Amino acid sequence: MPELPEVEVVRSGLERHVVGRVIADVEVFHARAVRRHLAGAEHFAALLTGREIRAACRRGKYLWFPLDSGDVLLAHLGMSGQLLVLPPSAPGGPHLRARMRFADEGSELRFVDQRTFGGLDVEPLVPALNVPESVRHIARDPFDPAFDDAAFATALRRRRTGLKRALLDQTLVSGIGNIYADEALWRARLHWARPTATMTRPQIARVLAAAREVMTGALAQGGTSFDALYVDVDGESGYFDRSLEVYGRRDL
DNA sequence: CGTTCTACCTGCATGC
DNA sequence: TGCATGCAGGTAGAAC
Repeated sequence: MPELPEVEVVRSGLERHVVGRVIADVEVFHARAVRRHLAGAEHFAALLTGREIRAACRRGKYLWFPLDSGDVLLAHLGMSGQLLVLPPSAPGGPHLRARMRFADEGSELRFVDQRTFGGLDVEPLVPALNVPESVRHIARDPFDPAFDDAAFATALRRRRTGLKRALLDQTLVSGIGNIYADEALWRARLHWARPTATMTRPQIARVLAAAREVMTGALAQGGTSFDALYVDVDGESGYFDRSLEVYGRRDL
């Protein structure tokens, strides 16, 4: 499942492959893929057609691509979404949800999503915050230079919930999903149900460091993949699953 | 307000 | 074999 490292691999791949290109044509094959775009698929396509992609940005598991119109193309991969850059001649599988061709007639961008929890939309940036409307409520991730460790510790201790639940709460810290939460807890030797209010500052620092470590390791290896649901923009799976210590193991 | 629960969806694994 | 059921996961929005 795409968590921060996987999404970052996709972001950097798209930064290399689609930034600076002009969208010539957009096709939406499944309405659910643009359900966040309330004005509908045709409007979605109209806002993209003729626009140049200016950058590739990410916060947590959200991706967005600022356009020369001032809007952004927003993408969330959900559980099984992929953004693939492929030759126009490449065959499309049963889960192809949307496709964008470019004016240069080179490779095209495809959104493929088996379980349809992912989605795309076009929306404005919130001027003061410089993030899209849909990302307003998402906390900074642990690799964001502006992530505030001390403020995170304070906020975590104020919560009345279990540690793993808090790590998964994207409004507290973003980018961590089920897999990296389990790995971080294991490496920090902290129990998933530990009440956050009783966490000491050193323990919080430990679990945060563990999360950064495991995600840094995953990033270095191109992301985690278990079943080919996650692949980067060239269609290559990551190999980080060989390094996971606890996720998916019931015998611990 | 903070926290927890549920729907959303598909493919695979399991049970009968 | 075939069918039914259960599970997995991230998020938004409902419910508490």
